[in-house]
Amino acid sequence: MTHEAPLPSERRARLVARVRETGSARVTDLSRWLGVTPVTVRRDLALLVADGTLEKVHGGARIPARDAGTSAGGQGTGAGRAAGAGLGAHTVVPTAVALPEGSFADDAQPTIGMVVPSLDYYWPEVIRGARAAAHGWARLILRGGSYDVDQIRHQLAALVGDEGGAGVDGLLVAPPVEGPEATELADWLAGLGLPVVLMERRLAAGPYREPLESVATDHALGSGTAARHLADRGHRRVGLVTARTSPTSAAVRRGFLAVAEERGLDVVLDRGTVPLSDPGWSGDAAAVLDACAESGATALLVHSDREAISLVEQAQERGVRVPADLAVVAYDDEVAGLADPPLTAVRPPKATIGAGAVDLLTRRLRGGDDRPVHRVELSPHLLVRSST
Amino acid sequence: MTHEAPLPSERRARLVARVRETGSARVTDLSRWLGVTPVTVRRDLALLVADGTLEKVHGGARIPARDAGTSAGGQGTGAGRAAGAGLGAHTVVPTAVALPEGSFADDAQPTIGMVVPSLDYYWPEVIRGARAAAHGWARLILRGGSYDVDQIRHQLAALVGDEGGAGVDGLLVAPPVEGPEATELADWLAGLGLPVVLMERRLAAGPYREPLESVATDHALGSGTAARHLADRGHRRVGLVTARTSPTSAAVRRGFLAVAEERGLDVVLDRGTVPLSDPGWSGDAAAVLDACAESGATALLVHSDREAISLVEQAQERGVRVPADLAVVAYDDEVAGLADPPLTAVRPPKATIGAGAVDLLTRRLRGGDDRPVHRVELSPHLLVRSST
DNA sequence: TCGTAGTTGATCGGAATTGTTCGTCTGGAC
DNA sequence: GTCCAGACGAACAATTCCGATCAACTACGA
Repeated sequence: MTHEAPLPSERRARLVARVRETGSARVTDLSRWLGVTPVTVRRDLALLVADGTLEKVHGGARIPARDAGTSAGGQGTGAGRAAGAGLGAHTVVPTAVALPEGSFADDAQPTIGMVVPSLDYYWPEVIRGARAAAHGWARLILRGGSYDVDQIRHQLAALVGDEGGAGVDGLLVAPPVEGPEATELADWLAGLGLPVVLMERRLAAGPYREPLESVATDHALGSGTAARHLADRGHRRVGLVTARTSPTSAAVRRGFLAVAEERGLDVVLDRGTVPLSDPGWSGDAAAVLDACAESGATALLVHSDREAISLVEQAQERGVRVPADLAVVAYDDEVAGLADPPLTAVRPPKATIGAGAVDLLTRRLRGGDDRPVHRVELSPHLLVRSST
Repeated sequence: MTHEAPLPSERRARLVARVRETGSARVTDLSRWLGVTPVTVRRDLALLVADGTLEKVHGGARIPARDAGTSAGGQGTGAGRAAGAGLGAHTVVPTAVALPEGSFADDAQPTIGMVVPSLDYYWPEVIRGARAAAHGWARLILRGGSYDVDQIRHQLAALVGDEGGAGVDGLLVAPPVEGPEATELADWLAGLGLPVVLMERRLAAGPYREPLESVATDHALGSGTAARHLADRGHRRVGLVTARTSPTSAAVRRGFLAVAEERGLDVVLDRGTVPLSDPGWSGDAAAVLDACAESGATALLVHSDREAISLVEQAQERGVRVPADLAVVAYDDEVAGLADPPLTAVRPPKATIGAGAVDLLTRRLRGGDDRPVHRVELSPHLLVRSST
């Protein structure tokens, strides 16, 4: 984490982004999140309210309702209005109809179990989105941090609570998709009798291979957009570097190669690497750069922005200028914007993945079994920065 | 860190959403669900009643009876909102004239334009779903009844109101997808600057071929399920009858053929027909039955249940027993259940298509432009009746 | 080194919100 | 018609939030 205090303008931007994420946020949460006192948050809010970016309510702020009337805006929740002592007399409904008993029986908010493969990379933002969406609608219990099938299964079983466990009402899962154990796990999930929503995964289960409910990014679309971007910039010889262990790299490759063919690009390099954390990374990176020099590639799509940053560093040490000699697009946007130069990156809508999964699950919890299986596909976004 | 209580205004918005979902809700249920005491819920309700957003009854609250149905005031939006803004601030309105004050509830309802190719077939149920979902959230204006590109474009232009038209805030469309005009129409839609959601269609637009937002049935999945069903019943020689003019028949064919190959079925008949309304239908039907007899097909998937019913009738007149001699699965389920025998049918989730499209559109209208493009895929459902 | 402008934090009185307790009232069962 | 569980409303208490004022800190330039 960064200990240095960000610039006020930066802080305000983050504040707005945070509020936008959920539509509203409380002052206390914002202050804790930003690491400043509530007073400062309120001052920021006052500024943002003044220029119309936000709207203040007691306890926090919210996105202003989209309205055209400029004069009407502002005068908020009238303080005195609520004290309508004389109001009660008028609001009595003359024909007092009572509601039927037990029109719907709902207990407290449902509990949702969430299992993700990593708590360090990619998923924190998904979790944030899920938490924001669940906020006030459901309780979220998180387990995670493993790519191991057995451990995931163990975590799921604990959440489901076969024998006096947590007893969640539904599950959000990002299970492995490769191999026979993955199929078995999918069948197990489908047979639980609980609503399940997959995140960033697509799986079918059961004898009829019916798809499970899911929310996932169209990674092929994202990498294809990156390829189009490179083609538009005039690159003809391009390369592709993907993380060998990532379940999404297949889609990234597919989209990139498809568009490359469509646009007549020469893919002179197509290589899988170990992740940055692996000791073998620097060797892989060097090999990639060697291959670039040899093949005359002028642009790369690098899966995972951390690897992209490292690659750019090593390239610069070799005297390869970015983007003049080698353009780089990062796939994923965790830290790409902080590199030097800031990297053009494809940003998957991670927070929306989490929020959408919670949304799907709560609707299913409420909506019953007539509801058809929903699969939601989200488009990633290309952020053009200085590395292309 | 206590319970992360949501903002009061947020809580009230959820309360309204909750009441809207079922039309009414009880105070005790709401209080349990929101995790606050009943008195707080009552205070919230009092505020909302003062706004005219809700109506109070003994035991709970409900949506006030809507005044002035959607049909009457096509574009009363602007005028009504302006008047309301000036009025609501200090004047207590005793009777529930819906004048939301722009605090948290959705203020002026957006207007949604909806254009469907047919008002007789398939789409009425989609429209029903859309209308139900829009109820209380948005005004729905419907145009439809044509498969002609120029006329559709004309209808869209009228809704968008280039020159003083209806001026809708967003569009739900089921445009044609074949041919150069279709591409042009897609580009035009994407360039409108209005949120657009496709129904039962998938299209990409713009130089980067970015997909538009859509809600669509996975017809290939449905026909594949039908094929699995037939295979499970022991059929080995099967046939496929699709409507030649339907934009969905391609997907139906694809799914059926894929599963047929996977399961080792012989597709001994694969034929497109004219629709039932066409004078050439009876000839097509006879030809299909001839081909069945000749090829030894024991089961058929017939696209559109009306055609399936007619085909079953003609088969029975020939002495072919259904399902003993010939099993029939209808693709689509408008009237399949009313046939004799009731037909096994694949039912696309039509109402959910409409509801999902409205949902996506209203969320985009509220959510802004940061929201990534959503594409929703729905699974159809196989209803096993007596024809297989 | 000093002064100035801008920003952040601390403190406190007042206001808003929520929960609790109590007595009253409604709607439906008998 | 009578009765009762549950809903309603009012008053009070506890908590939290807001806004204003003052103090402390940093950045920048003379």
